[in-house]
Amino acid sequence: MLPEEVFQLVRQIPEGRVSTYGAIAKTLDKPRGSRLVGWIMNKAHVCEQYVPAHRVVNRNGLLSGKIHFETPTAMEEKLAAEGIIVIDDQIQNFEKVLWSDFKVE
DNA sequence: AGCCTGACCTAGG
DNA sequence: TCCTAGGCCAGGC
Repeated sequence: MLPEEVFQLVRQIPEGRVSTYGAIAKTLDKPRGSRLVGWIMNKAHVCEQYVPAHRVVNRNGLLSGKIHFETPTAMEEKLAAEGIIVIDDQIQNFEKVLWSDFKVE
């Protein structure tokens, strides 16, 4: 469960799709370690490479991490720019935009 | 050197 | 069905 592993998986999420902390944790063989994924995401902005942190939400499709962005609306706006509709911090058609076909290293 | 705390999730009562 | 507790593990105090 290293930050690089998490970031690499997050980078696999295509534009216009989202994934969950739990799916990432599961991919890293830590099905119960989703909390750590969120914790690691805290320093995603320190990473040299681009990490599309806005494409990671909780398992309900709720933008639980929006408060950690530069502005309160940054996450929602980035998602909207990729065609994902967000209403009241909730992703619409969540099942359709959900993506978890992670490639295991 | 402990204790506390997370961008969470699941199971059990 | 709602609510509680426990697991994950590194970093801050």
